Amino acid sequence: MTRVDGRVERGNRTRRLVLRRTVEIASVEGLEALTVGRLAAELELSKSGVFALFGSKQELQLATIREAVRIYTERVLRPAAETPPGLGRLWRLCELWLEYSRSRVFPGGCFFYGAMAEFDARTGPVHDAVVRAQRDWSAHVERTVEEARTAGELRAGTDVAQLAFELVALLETANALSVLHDEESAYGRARVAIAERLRGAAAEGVPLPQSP
Amino acid sequence: MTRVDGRVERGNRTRRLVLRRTVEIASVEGLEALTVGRLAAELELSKSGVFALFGSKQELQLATIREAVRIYTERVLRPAAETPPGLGRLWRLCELWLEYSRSRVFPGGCFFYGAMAEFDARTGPVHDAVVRAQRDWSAHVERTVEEARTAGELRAGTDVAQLAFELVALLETANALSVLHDEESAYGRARVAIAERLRGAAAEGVPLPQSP
DNA sequence: CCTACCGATCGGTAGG
DNA sequence: CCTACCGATCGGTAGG
Repeated sequence: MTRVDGRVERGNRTRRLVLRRTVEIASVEGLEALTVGRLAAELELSKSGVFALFGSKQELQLATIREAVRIYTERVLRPAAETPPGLGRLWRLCELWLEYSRSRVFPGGCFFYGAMAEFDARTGPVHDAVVRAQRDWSAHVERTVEEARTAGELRAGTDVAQLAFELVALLETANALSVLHDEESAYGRARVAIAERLRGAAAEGVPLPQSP
Repeated sequence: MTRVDGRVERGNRTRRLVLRRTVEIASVEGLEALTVGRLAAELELSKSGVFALFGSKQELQLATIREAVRIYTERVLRPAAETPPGLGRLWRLCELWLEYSRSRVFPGGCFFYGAMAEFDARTGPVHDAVVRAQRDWSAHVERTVEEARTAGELRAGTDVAQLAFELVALLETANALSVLHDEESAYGRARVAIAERLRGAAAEGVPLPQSP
């Protein structure tokens, strides 16, 4: 059925090559800055060659978002899952996130911060994909908070969604200010605020795993 | 000296007309989406007419940022200055900010959220103008916190910059999530978190002016 | 010599 | 993946 002539494999390799570059460009200049002509020139391919791999500019943007989700999952969500559920995992998740932003896994900082701001007030499939990515991330944080509550490590009256909102706000803003002003002090502020907030929400006798 | 032939006045009026539209477009689609041809078409002017008013696309972007700063100052900073310095003014500043975002003074939400994300990782005069606007806003929040501390309404050991960072994070994220998901619950979360944070930082016996 | 525009067009590039 | 093109639009400027 499938002719093994190397063309499909070569296409997949080129596709990965293109996506490695598009997540970088999009994190710095936005998803609208992804143009087929520019990618072709930079990667020494033809415009129509790049175009054929994705079919449209919108598909290129959607594939770039999927690639960013993949990288983000591998760098933040997967390692945090190695820590047992509870306050320790929640704290680890926040630390991994700050390290993901600070180490510039994407050269323009958190990929989704830029994508959210770029497409938040528009409509269409790209907007929807960005909304889904943010919703999944918020839901993941809420689930991690809920695990800690179920494990008895948070006060009984803890508002899970409220705590998750505050953690996301501190993380996201650390990234935003750090990239904008090209300095790292915002990460320290976020870390201090998160530790303080978790300390306040922790049940009696539950210490934070690694206080800063 | 100045010939009163109405042409200068007409130019100023057209300039204000253009800027009223550019802050709207930029808040939804970004500062790069400002094109002379599009503005000319929408406002039924000639391209060269629009062009002559600003001299270059970059000047159009810079003028748009200045106009947004003017509107922001009028809507948020100026009304807050009517409340006497202290915790009351700080709380009022946060409330005015949330109302500025929620009422969509700019149709795409806070103008500077989008501009920051768009130009944070680039270089040049537009980047610099955005950095300056954010720095001015952070400095204003810090000054307002410092006033409250000086007035004896905050605990002596309060870290002014840390508190300002946390307030900015909660405000900014309320705007971001509200615009992205087109719903208002994030404003309530920010309000709850800010009230709680200010309650924790308040000196003994100092009540919050309007608890939610 | 100034301004605020006009219709037309410059060299290049966009998505397809 | 290629060359060869399209309709349109980009930022910017010409003379009047």
